[in-house]
Amino acid sequence: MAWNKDHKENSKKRILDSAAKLFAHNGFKTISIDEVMQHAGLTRGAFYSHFKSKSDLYAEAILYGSQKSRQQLSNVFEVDKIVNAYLSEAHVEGEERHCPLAFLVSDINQQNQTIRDTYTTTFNSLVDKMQLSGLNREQALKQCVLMVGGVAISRALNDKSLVTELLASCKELDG
Amino acid sequence: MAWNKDHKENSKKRILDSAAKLFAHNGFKTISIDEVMQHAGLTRGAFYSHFKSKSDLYAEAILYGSQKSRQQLSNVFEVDKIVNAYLSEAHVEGEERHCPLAFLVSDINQQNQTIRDTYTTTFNSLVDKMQLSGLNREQALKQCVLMVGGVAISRALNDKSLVTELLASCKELDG
DNA sequence: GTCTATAAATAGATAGAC
DNA sequence: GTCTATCTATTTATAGAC
Repeated sequence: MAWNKDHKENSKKRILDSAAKLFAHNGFKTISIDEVMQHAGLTRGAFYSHFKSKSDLYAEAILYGSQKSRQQLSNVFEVDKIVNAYLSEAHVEGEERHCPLAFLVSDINQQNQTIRDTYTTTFNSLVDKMQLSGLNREQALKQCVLMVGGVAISRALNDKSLVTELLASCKELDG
Repeated sequence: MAWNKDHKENSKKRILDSAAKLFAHNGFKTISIDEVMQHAGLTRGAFYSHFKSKSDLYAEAILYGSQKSRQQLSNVFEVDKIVNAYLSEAHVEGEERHCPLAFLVSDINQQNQTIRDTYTTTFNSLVDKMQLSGLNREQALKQCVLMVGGVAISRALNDKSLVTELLASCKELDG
């Protein structure tokens, strides 16, 4: 009795684990249902016993991933510890930690070396421009992240007044 | 003589214009060659006279888009004017301005309402956590953009020492 | 250089056996 | 619930006419 239920729950959890990681790293379009199921150790056909569509899986995977990501910070309450945990090279690599907030905003990292080079060069140009305008190196880097990240995140948000507030905050470098 | 050359150059420019905008808004995988060509007023078959593959187009489109985006700021040298121009609602909408740096980092904005809701809620949770940890509203918003944007941008960058420097800068809220 | 037609591969979704 | 087989649609890329 319980075995069948546990078995199904276990399969669904494995699918969600795989999907959360694969989507976070590679995006919705890049990852196929087949890839998710293979990563979870199952086959295509079994998918539709758990989810009604790929979009359905995506929605559940984000929720699942963000809850899991939040749990990793649930016992941390100090600002600098949160910030340090989040802004770590390990998080950039994304093996054990892969917050959907930061990962579900990437297209470049899926591309080849040439394209990544172009992106890096372009980003450096913006940093240079900010330094030439009077900011020191650290200020320039931070302001570029506030600009690029601010616009990218705003585009993903659903709340217009939050976007307005967010953009305003990103304009103030001090404080 | 010159007509043929101009004609080809003109077509290629139209393709690049279309591609820069469509890729920036929707990502590499979402946009098909057919969509780019239709947007440029041409058909599929004509594509391969200008580019050898979709990836080739993508690389050129980023370069083209970033140069164009930089030109829009070429006469502006004051920090606050640059920041204001960049962090505008118009840039978030992305009609006339669409910096590849900020747009080529998006997956969520292509998804449906439910998924955007989930993303917004998740982002708000992170902001709340930062406020509960002692930051005021503006500081919390800014720090969240530095975290989420910092990790997302780092993943796109090709330069390891730049990533280290970038992450360190994003940890310092003041300055 | 641009067009139409088509080849070849990939992916979302369904059907039916176990 | 999970599997294999299959349908259908989309998409990258090529071939050949104009």
